[in-house]
Amino acid sequence: MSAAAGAGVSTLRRLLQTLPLLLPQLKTQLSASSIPPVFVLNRAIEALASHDFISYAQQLFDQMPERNGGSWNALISAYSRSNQPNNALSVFSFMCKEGVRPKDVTLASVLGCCSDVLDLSLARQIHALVLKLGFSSNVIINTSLVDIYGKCDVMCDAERVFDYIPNPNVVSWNVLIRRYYELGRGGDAIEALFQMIRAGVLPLNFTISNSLLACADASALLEGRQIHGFVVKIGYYSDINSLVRNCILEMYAKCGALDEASELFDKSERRDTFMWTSMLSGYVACGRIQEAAKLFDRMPERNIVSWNAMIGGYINCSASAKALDFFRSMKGEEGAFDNYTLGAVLKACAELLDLEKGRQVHGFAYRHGYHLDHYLCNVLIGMYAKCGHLRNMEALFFRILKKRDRVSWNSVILGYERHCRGEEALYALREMLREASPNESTLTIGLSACANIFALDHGKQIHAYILRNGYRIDDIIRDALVSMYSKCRFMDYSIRVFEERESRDVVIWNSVILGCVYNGKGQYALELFEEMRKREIKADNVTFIGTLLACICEGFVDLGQRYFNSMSEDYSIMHRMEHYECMIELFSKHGCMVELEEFVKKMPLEPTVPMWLRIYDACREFGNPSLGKTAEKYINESNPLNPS
DNA sequence: TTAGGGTTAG
Repeated sequence: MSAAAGAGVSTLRRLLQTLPLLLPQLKTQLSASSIPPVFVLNRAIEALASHDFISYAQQLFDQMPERNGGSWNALISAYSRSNQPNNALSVFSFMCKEGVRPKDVTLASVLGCCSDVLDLSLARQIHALVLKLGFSSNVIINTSLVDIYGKCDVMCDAERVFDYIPNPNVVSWNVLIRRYYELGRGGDAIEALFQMIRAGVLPLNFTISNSLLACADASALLEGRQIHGFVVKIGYYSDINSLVRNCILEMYAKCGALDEASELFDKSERRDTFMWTSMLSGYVACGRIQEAAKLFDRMPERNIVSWNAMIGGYINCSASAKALDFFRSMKGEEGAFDNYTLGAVLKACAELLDLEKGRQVHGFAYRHGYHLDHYLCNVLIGMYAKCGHLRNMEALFFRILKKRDRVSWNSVILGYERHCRGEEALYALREMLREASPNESTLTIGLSACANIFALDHGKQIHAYILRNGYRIDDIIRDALVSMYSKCRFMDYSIRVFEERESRDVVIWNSVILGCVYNGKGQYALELFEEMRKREIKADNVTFIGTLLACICEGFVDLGQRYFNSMSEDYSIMHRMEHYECMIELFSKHGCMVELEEFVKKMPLEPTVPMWLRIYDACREFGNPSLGKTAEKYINESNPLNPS
C-alpha cells in the first residue's frame, strides 16, 4: 500500500468511527477493525446522504480503497436525492471516463437529473446508451425518458418512447398525462386517462388530479363530470389529503360551472387553503369580484396566492386603484409577497397609466431581488410599453435578449403601436418572426399599427399570414382587419371581411359603420345601422356617433335629430360631448339656424369653445346675428387677449 | 446486495 493510500485509509477509519453514531444499523459491520466490504460502504454512502451528510458521503467515496459500480451509483443517487443534479451528472461523467459500465438503475437516476436541469442533449446521449446497453424495455427508464422529453417540449419523442413501453405502469401514464397538461394539450391528457382506464391500469390520485387540471384548462366540463363520476365510483372522493376533491372543485370553477363548484364547497366538511383559494379564483375568473371578496373575508387562513387572486381580480374588473389598496393591506397583514404579487401590482400601474408608481414598484422589485425574474421582466416591459416609457421598455427588452419570448415581443410591439411608432412596431413584428411565433394578439396589434400609418401593403401581408397559417379569425382579429382596411381607404375589402361571417359584436359593427362614414359611404352606414336594429344587436354610444356622422355627410338633418332623441328614449344611452358636437355640426353645416339656436338653448351643458367657434362660423355663413353675438361673447371671454 | 421514474391554488 502506498503512503497516500495509507493516509487515505486512516482518514477513512476516522470517518467510519463517527458513522455508528449516525447510522446504528451499520454498527456491527463498522465496528470490526478491518475495512468493511465494498457493499457495506456503498450502503453507508446512501445512508449518509439520506441523513443530509452528502459531503461525508463524498469523503467516504473518495477514501474507499476499493470501489465497484455500486459505489458510483450510490454517490450519484446520493447527489440526486440531495437535490444536486449537476454534481450527480458530473460524477456520472467521471464514472464513464473510468470505464465503469452503468446499470439500468444508474441510468434511471441520471435521467432524473437530466430532467431536473432540462439537459435535452445529454438525455438524448443517455437514451442512445440505454439502447446500446439493452435496457430499451425497462419501464422505469422509459418513463424517465417520457418525462424529460415532455419537459423539454419534444412531445413527439415522448410519445414515441411511450408507445414502445411493453406494459406502461401507473407512473408511465401519470407522466404522459402530466406532460400533455403542462404543454396545454388538455384534450390529449384526458384521452390518455381514458385509454389508461381502458388498459386496466387504475389511476393514482395524482393522475386523476392532473387529468382534472387538464379538463379545467381545456374547458372540458363534460369529461370533467365523467371523471368526477369515476372518482366517486372508485372511492377516491374521500381521499385523506383532499387533493382529488380540490381538483374537482377547481375543474368546475375553471369551466365556469360555479354553481356546481360552490355546492361542492358548501358541502365539504374539510376545507383546506387550496379549496378556499380555488373557489376564490373561480369567482375571480368569472368576474364575480363581490362574491370573491365575501369569500376572502371569510377565509380562516390566507396566503400569498389568495391575496394575489384578489389583486388580480380587481385589476381584471378595472378597479386598479382598489388592487393597489389591497397590495398595501397585504404587505401589512400577510407580510409577504412574491413575483406574481409584484406582477399584478405592475399591471394595475399600467392600467392606470401611472408611470411614477410603476417605476417605484420596479425599484421595489429590484431591491427585493426580483429584477432577474423572467415573468416579472415581461410584466415590467409591458408596464413601460403601456405607460409610454419606450426607452426603459427597450432597455429591459435588450437585457433579456436570450430569454425573450412571445409575451416580451407582444409588449414591445404594443408599446410602439400605442405610442404612434407604427413603423417600429412593424419592424419589431418582422424581427419577432425570426425567433417566436406570433399569436392572435400579436397580429391584432400589427394590424392596428398598419391602420395608424396607412400601411395597406403590410396590412395585406398580415392578413395573408393569418390565412396561410390557419389562425382562427375571431371577433377581435376581424375587427382589426375591418378597421385596417377602412382606415387605409380600402372600403370594399373592409366590407368583404365584415360580411365573411355574421357577428353580433357591436364593436365590429361600429368599425364598419365609422369606416363607411370616413370613406364617404354615409348612406351605406345608415343601412347597416338599420340592419343592426333588425337583428336586435344593441347599439352603443359609438354606433350613434357613426350614425350622426353619416347624417352629417348625407345632409339628413331630420333623421339625425331622430337618432339623437332615440338614443336616450329607446336605448337609454347618455348623450356625450361627441354627440352634441355632431348635432352642432349637423345643423351648422346644413344651415339649419333655427334648429341650431333651439338646440344650443336646450343643451344641459355649456358648449365648449370649439363648439362656439363652429356656431359662430355658421352664423356668419347663414346669418343669425343674435346667436352669432352670443357665440362671440363666449369666445372672447375664453380668450380675452385675442378677441374675435 | 448498483432499488431507479411521477406530485393540487395565481
